[in-house]
Amino acid sequence: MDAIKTYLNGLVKLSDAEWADFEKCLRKETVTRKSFLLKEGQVCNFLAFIGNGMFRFYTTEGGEEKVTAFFFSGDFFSNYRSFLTGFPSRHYIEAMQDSVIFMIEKKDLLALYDKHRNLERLGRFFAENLYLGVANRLDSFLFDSPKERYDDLVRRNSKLLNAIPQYMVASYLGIKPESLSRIRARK
Amino acid sequence: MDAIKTYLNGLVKLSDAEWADFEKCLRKETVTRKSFLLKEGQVCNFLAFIGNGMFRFYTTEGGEEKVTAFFFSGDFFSNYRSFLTGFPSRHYIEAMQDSVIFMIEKKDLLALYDKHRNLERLGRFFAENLYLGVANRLDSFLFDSPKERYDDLVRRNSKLLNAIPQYMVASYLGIKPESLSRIRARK
DNA sequence: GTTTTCCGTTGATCAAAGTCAATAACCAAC
DNA sequence: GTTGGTTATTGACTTTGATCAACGGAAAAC
Repeated sequence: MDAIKTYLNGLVKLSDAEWADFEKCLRKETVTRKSFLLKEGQVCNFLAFIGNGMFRFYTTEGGEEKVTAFFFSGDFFSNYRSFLTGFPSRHYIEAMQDSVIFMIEKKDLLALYDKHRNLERLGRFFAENLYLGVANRLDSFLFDSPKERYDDLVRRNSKLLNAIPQYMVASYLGIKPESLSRIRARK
Repeated sequence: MDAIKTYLNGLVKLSDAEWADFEKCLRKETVTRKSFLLKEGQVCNFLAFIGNGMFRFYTTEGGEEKVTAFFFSGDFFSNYRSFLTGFPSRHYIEAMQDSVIFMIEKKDLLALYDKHRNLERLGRFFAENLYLGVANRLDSFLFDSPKERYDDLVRRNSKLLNAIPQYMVASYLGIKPESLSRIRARK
């Protein structure tokens, strides 16, 4: 719980009252490996903070999984498009380990936006940070080759590579497992 | 000016006082074709609303232009990453026609966020909408082939194709002009 | 009106990732 | 330990877009 408070205070300094109201809306959940927080077709009506654990987002295209994101301890996540628009998710959100998360419902969050100015601002910071995240990922597809995307990943996020099977990394990079294997081989 | 008011009211219903304060910060600018609103290396400290005209974002990679975005009358735009982070822009923002825009400075906008709750909320909606925009574009690179991206563009934005030279469209789609020409040929 | 420049097309070849298939390495379950 | 399933690698071949080059047409400049 403290981890969330620290995280949020890094964005906006919250008063005790604000934090108390926020905390009231948090629901602690323990989820087991391979279970789903969200499935394709469902609407994502929550944000979640990972106390401990690891999650991935993926969709299926013609029977084949496409991994689109990973999240780790200390991350906030959501299918933010579905969350914002109310449209059904294309993605599954799956726990890759037994995990502990803190969830907040969309309706509760919207009420908190109304009630506390600083939390409205927090909502802006959420959106801005998520914007920067996808913008960076888009850039990696616009400007970098698969090999460059892989090298970047190694450079900035090498712990991810140990924690995640290579075929999922390949999918995340937008290539096939065989191709990633070859990229790694020709060094 | 009315166009902006209409646009904003579509996001949040603004009071007269809120709109008046917002309007005070708007600076009308007339820019000529081929002039730049922002160059590589500069920090983007504005949002702009296009009253009339057309803009493109591009970067140069090894002497070659890469077009990353187009904006038209009625759009709000900014190099939002540079705007948020204060880092220098990789992109040029160029007027593709003589255009009329309304600009608001970052410092003024932040002050408006502080002053009016609804404008803080407006800022959240800006961020959320921009998030959805890049998220959709990212998806087009994650899930679609160049041909599919082109067909999508034809389907949803055919006016763009008439207004913009084909080699820029190719660049926007992430391919070379020769390849786009071939994609169009094999129908 | 002619020249020049730019843009789009087409052809030949190259490079890189995808596909299909076989095999090897590893882990988990029994 | 052995078995069975999953993951990673490697090889042969295909597909797709990039590259290099040439050409034609259209718009702009003179």
